[in-house]
Amino acid sequence: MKSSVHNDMSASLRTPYHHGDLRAALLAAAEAELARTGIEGFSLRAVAKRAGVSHAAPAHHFGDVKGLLTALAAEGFRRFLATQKAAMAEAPADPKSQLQAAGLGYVRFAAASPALFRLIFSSDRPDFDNPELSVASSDSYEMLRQQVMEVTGRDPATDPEALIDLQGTWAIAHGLADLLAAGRLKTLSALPVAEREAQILRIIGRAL
Amino acid sequence: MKSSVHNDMSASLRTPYHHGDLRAALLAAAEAELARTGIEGFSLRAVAKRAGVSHAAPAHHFGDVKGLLTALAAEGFRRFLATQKAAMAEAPADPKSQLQAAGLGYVRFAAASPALFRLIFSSDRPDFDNPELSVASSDSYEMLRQQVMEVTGRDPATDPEALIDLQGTWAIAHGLADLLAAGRLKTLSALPVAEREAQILRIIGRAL
DNA sequence: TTCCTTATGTTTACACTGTCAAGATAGAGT
DNA sequence: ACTCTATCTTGACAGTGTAAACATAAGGAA
Repeated sequence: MKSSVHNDMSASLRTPYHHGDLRAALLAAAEAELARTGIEGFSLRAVAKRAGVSHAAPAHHFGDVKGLLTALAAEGFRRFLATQKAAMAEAPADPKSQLQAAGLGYVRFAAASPALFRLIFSSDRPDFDNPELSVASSDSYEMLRQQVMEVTGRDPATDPEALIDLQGTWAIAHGLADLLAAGRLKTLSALPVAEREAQILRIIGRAL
Repeated sequence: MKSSVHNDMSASLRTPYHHGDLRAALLAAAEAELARTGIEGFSLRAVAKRAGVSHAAPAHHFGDVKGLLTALAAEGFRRFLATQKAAMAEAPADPKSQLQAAGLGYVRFAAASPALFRLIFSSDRPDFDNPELSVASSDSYEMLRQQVMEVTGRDPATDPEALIDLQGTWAIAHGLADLLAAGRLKTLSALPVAEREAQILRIIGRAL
């Protein structure tokens, strides 16, 4: 439930003492700062400055910087999953094509938002025991498990052979994604979009 | 102005003003600190303290923290390559087995030294334009290229099909390594060494 | 309304960080 | 013996995250 944002009678003149929806504004500012500086140059004070509030304001909404990055990581995971589903919607309906498309979405997300990708996969600053983040993370894994189950007809949770299938497809998609985010595949990232994605699909297809 | 109180009667007990081989000691201390705190908690002053020198001493050998991490990354890359070659020495001599063994070494290194692995592959703090680091990095890529060439009979540098082979094998090894370093494959990392490595080889084998 | 309680932001302070400049010390040549 | 240079320390500075005290506004109860 959203607290009714008072009214904006004099809001146009001066910046009001109370922001209205600072939590969302801070998350947006944090994402922008993350994209600008990367996870290793991330600064809480810079986020506050970008949002136009004092440097201590974020503490009331997120506790500390870990809390802010945890919330951002949860949002990142949800968007990560959405990107995969968007790619799946473009692909044929058969399980194998769907799994390949999910991999393409995986890589797309990493290429489009490398800093956010690193935050959710290669950083220990978020608190991955946090319920919201944990759920968002598990949702992604769960979709992968479902997809592998539909392709192989076995459940990776119980069948060791299917688990290897899962880890193999995960590894190749994640490897491509991480190497692209790190800028280590220049011969691939330099290609025009259509050719690049065709090549990504071919690489992913090898492991299936 | 301080009166110089040069008192060497306790010279044997006290640490000498000049270290002797501080550069190497700082690199060792940096690696230990990196393993302790991770790249995101890395502190230059903590490194200096661990080496028993003042906080400004590292500047004379590495310039700034980026210089220290660059030198450490170069050393990391050389050790990374050495780990791969050690794994290859245990394996059969045929090209395919050798390539698989190199992948196993790739993953072994990431599991044994996750922080160092992240420094060389998922950090932008080292200066990858630095000649020493650039050479160490290229050496690793070059061995991969050679191996793929021996397996496929084509040069990835000129043949697009072989390039896909290279990127596919790289991606699956790197994906496994990075996911293990991030602790996302607990069902795999929880296994005893022999079974774990057997499974890793099977996963890598899928992509060949 | 009026008063009180709570939530939301600001200010100030502190310990810690990386970097710089200036001084202290030792080793290496000449 | 003497200077020159590399090495190391000390002190200072701006920037960081966090905590405490304070200021302001919103919501509820009388």
